[in-house]
Amino acid sequence: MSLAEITLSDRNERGNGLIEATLTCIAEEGISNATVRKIANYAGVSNGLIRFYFKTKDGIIQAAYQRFLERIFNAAYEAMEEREGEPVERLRTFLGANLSPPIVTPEMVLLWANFLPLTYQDARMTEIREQWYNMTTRSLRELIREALAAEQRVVSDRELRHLSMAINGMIDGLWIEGALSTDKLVTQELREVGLNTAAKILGLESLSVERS
Amino acid sequence: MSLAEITLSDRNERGNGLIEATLTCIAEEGISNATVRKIANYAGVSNGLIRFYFKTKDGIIQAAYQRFLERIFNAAYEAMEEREGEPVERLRTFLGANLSPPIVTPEMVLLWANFLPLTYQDARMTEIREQWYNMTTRSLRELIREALAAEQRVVSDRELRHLSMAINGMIDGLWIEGALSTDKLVTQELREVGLNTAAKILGLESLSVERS
DNA sequence: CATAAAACTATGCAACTGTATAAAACTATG
DNA sequence: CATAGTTTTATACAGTTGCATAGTTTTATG
Repeated sequence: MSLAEITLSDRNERGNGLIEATLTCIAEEGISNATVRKIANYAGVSNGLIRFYFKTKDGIIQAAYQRFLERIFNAAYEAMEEREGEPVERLRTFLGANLSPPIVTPEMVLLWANFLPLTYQDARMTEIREQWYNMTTRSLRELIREALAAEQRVVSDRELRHLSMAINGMIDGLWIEGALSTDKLVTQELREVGLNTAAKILGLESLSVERS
Repeated sequence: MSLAEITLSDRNERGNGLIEATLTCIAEEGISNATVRKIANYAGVSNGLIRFYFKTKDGIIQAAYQRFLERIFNAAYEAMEEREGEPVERLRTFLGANLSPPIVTPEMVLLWANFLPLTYQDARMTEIREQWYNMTTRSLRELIREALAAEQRVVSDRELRHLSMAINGMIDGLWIEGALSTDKLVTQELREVGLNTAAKILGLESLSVERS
């Protein structure tokens, strides 16, 4: 490892810490209370240091948003990729991951809600949201197409788009409902309801979960 | 009309204006930028006047949140109530209203996202959210129960809860997806996708929409 | 019209905001 | 060890924040 890499690594480590501190601060205190001084406190450094790693406050917020969306997407995508060659299993894994921790937690939904309004005020934030939204949508559509094809079903582009919209919407809705609900039944049965409903929407009996 | 009522009405009118100004300000500039001075500007009054109608800034934010949730619920509920005695039609109307303007607009979703984090920091905001969430959930569950009963189908409490969760989640998810999407196809086909999917979930062919 | 209450404005204050900058501490290298 | 570069702190600044308060205008009533 060259020296240049070491300092780069140190630099990234501190930068990472600041980004994580930003996410924690926003989740716990809300974006309105996430000031540079509070973020610095969470990271255990003086407030001036933030400017050494990020040019502006907007900069660190954007970096934190990117990290947040990346983490959600990867959690589902990596779980899915482990299943090779079994289209229905891949879809089931992808949906299941989106309906379980660490994606389904109050912290995640809070972060999502705190960031969302910024994507209407800051062009860079809009770009970041659209980038990851497109990746998720495309992945889901492809998974559905392949799962249906595995059962010898071919659907039109229009129908595929509608199915994808419905499933995507239901996943997002259950994600929010589950994370916000104080009712433990809701969070426990979330995965079951989501998979069974997806099975009904797609007409894929093989996707659904047996009752316990 | 007695004088007491006139002054009360005037007072409410100004209070209304301030609440509306708060909602507009939050939707356009985000909760972080919704200061008492900006809100006063939107309402066309001096900043000091807000304190005459609301004890604290939290107070006017809470009042605005209440108004916001009330408006969403009423838009769907009143549309539904017009259909008497036809359970499936009532359900269809309720779902359709939740998938159309004025509920499905970027402004509404933005307001929702801006308020949500506050319900984790302010106990009163939590109460307000839970109050309206319970009303919506109960209404939807009852509508589903009656629509199924009209087709001679009786479901267990557990099954009804699951169906309600799934439909509610899908509606919320499509609501967000539709309002945030810049793709016009999405917003146009939202209602159709939502109703057809609800039909699939409930197994109620009579709920679905014919293709145009 | 007089006058008291209600509605509204103007201004001030301490605390806090993002940012700039200079000084300090630390680290690697000759 | 010296010294140049990097990382970190401390402090200062102008602008903004929620809130308080005193004063002004408007409105209702005898």
